[in-house]
Amino acid sequence: MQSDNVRKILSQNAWFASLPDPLADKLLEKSKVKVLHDQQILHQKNDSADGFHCVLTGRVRISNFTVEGKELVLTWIQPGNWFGEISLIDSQPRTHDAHAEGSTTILKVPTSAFEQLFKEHQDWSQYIMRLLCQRVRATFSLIDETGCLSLKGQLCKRLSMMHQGLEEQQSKSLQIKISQDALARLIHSSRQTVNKILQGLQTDKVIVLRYGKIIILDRRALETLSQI
Amino acid sequence: MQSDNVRKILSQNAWFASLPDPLADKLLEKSKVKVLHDQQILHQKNDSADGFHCVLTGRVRISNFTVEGKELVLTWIQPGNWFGEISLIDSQPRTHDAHAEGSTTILKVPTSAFEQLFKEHQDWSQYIMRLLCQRVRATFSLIDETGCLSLKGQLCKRLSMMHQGLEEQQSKSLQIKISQDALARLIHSSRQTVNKILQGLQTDKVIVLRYGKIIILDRRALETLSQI
DNA sequence: CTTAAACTGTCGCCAATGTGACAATTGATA
DNA sequence: TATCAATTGTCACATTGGCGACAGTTTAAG
Repeated sequence: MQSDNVRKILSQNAWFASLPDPLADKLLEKSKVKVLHDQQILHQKNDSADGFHCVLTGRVRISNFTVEGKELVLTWIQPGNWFGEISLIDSQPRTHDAHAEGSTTILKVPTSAFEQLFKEHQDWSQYIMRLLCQRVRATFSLIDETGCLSLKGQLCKRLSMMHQGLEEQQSKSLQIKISQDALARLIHSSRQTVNKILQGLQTDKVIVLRYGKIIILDRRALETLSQI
Repeated sequence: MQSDNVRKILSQNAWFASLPDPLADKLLEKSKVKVLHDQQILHQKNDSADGFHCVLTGRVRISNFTVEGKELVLTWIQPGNWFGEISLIDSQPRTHDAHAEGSTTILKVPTSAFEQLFKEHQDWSQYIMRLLCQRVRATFSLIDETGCLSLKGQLCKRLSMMHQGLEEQQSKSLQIKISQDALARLIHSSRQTVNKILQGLQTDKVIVLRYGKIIILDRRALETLSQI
């Protein structure tokens, strides 16, 4: 992948864009582009940390498995977003599995380079703290959602968020590529229940259902429904 | 409260204990002890940050309300534990309500003193990053629990954790002071369901139920049941 | 074009759980 | 001691949502 192209993707992310140029340059200096095939495992829960990552193309699924072997998806990481800093900072194992979805490219900053930044750039820790705060807040709001919202509310919230993610990437199409089965794993529900809710949303002309994807018609309605 | 006494409580917390002495001294230098009466509000969701806090005696309930006015408890903060750093770092509003439970004393480090530490002690940010990582991991495991465990499993996990918390404080009694109603708000369930589960645990001689409190008989059993 | 795999739409059954109701018990306090 | 609020124990009822089943549809690969 072209270096210019990489920069373009990275700069669409608010956190990366906030980094001073010298810091951004240093972060990328030792980084490498890595290509992952569909369903390739980047790391698994309890692995030791091996780097700080950013999705460039495709997406990465962050998930865990229950004792019964059911996969629960925490989130999907879209291009431009960084992840994996926790294990690097506290030297503890990974908290989740990370799988590539579709043909995916990531940027990998090795552990040594990541640690070097703390020594060479005094303000690096400030930016890492910001990233950690984002992580905590995102996780808190996830807990709020699962506790406060109905399944319909959770589903609308997630669709709305994914739609927003697409807009930020300036993708022309407003369709979300995801199966109903995957959506069910995201909100800890069943495919059948998700289907019933989606049917209702389609009837209300909020979305249109297609094979393996969902087209958003009315984002505002989704946001309103995200409070139920 | 005696300064010696405060130090004793603080040093039982692993994070605080890891701070180098000069840093710990500086942190406490501008701090003030504050007494809160039962149910007093320390701060509410969306308030702007006013300090970094540590519970000394009593406990602080961290919670949010649903649109219907139902309270969902994220956690109770026990003596020795610090909280409230997120808003100080990212200058965003509070994520939750914080209420005192019973007569409670807290230590309050003012915002200015907290920010001063970053300037005067280069390694302060390192310890704050550790604290943030703890927060993220604790929140992730909360999500795992609610997603992977049955209500009985969640309840056993929580009881086990609270029991552990009491042991760390070297409290002699192994009874947890909490109403079944409060437990229900903790695991997003109803009082009646919680009662039924607790009755079952009592029959199995894992716990004993008393008015407003629960006595743990078999911690091991609780931990085993925490995986269901 | 053929075929297989993945995905969707839909039904019925059933277990889990929320809710209202009400009596009994306990603890704090005047 | 008397009183009252908080807490617990228990029931019946309604609702939600998980799950198996199966047919139909779409896509991709040969």
